[in-house]
Amino acid sequence: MPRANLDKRKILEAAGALANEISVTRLNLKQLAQKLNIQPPSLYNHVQSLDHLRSDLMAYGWQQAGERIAEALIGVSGDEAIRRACQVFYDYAEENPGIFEAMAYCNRDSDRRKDGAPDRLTEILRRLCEARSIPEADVPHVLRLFRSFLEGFALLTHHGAFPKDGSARESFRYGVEFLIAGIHRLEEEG
Amino acid sequence: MPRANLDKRKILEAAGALANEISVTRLNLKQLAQKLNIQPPSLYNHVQSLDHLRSDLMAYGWQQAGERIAEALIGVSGDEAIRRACQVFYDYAEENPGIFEAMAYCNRDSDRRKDGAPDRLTEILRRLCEARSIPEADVPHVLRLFRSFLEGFALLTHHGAFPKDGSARESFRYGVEFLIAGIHRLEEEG
DNA sequence: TGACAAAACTAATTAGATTAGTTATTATAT
DNA sequence: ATATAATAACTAATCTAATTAGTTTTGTCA
Repeated sequence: MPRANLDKRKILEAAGALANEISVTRLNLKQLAQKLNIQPPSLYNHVQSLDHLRSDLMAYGWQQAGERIAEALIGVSGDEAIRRACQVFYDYAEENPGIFEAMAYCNRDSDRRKDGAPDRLTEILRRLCEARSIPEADVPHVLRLFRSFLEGFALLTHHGAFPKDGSARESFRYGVEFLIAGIHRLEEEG
Repeated sequence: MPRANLDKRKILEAAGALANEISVTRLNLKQLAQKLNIQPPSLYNHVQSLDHLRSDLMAYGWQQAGERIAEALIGVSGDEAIRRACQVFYDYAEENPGIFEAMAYCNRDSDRRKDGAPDRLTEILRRLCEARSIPEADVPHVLRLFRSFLEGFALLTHHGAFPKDGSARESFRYGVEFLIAGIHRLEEEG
C-alpha cells in the first residue's frame, strides 16, 4: 500500500473531473477511487460521505469560478466589466458541466455547507453595480436578476435545451447586452 | 392482494407529492410504494425504472405548468399576458419544489424522454412575442432570455439563495418588469 | 529508534433498485 | 356463466454501491 499522498485538493480535482465526465448525479466512490488508485473505503479518510463530497465540490466550483472572474476583471470597468464577468462565468460553466451542476444544486440537500459559496459572484456583481448610478433600492433586485439569468442560462445549456449549433453562445451575449441596456435605462431614469 | 387500481396518473401524482416532500434526488421506490400501499417491485408493472419515473415526472410537470399558464392567459394580452405567464410559472414552481426540480433537470441523464416537454412554455412565450413588434431576428434570443430568467430564478429560490423574508417574490416581479421594459425598447428601436 | 497518527487495506454490513418466478384478479370472448 | 388471457400484485433472490469495522502499514517526530 504505497501511499497516494492525497489531500482534499487532489480529491476534489479528481471528483470534479469525474463529475464533468459522468455528471454529479452519477458521481460515485468506486470510480473516484479508481481514478485515485485507492480502494473506495479509503476515501473516508478524506471525505465524510458522498453527499459531503458533492457539497465540497460545489464550494470548490464557486471558489474557482470566483477566482477566474476576479482575475478577468483586473483593470476593466463599466459595461465591459459586466460583459467579462458574465462571459467568464459562462465559460467556466461550459467547461465544467459536472461542477456547474454541483454549483447550481448548491443547497439542495441541506444548508450544511452553504458557506456563502456563491456570495463571491454576488459580491463581484454588487461592486459592479455600485460603481454605477443605479438607484440603490434597485441593486438587490438587479443582482438577483443577473444571477438568475447566468445560472438559468447555463443550466439550460447543459440540459440541451438549446440547439448545439453555437447559437446558444450568441443568445447568451444577446442576453447580457439586453441586461446592460436595461441598466442604462435605470441609470437614466433614476 | 386486493388490487390498488393504479395507473400512471396516480403514480405520477404520488411521485410528485413525494418529490415535493423529500426532493427528486431522494425520491425512492420504497417510500413511493408505501404511499401507494403496494410493495416496491410492483411498481415495475407501471414504470420502467426509477430514472424513467423521474423523466416522466419531468414531463408531467411541464404538462401541468403549461396547462395552468395557458389557462391563465385566456382573454389577456400585451404586457399583462407576459406578467401572468411568468407569475403562474413561478407559482407553480414554488408550490411544487420537487416537481420543478425534475423539470429543471429535464434532460439531465439522456435525451430519453425529451418529448419536447418544455416546448409548451417556449411556444406560449413565442406567441406572446410574435404578437408584438419585436424584430424577428431577436425573438429566439428573447425567448431564451426569458426561459433562463424563469428557470434560473425558481432554481435559486428553491435552493435558498434568497432570504425567506418574501423579498424574493418582489425581486421576481421586478425582474419581469425589467424584461418587459427591455421589450419595449426593442419595439421602439426595431 | 519507538510510539503515535494518518491513510490504506480487506471483510462485513446495509440499503435500495432491480429481476425471477409465482399467484391472484380482472377483463374478455365464447 | 365460464374458460382463458392479460395484468398487477406478491415474495424471494440478486446485485450494486455506500458505509462501517477491524487491521496493517507508513511516515513523522520526540
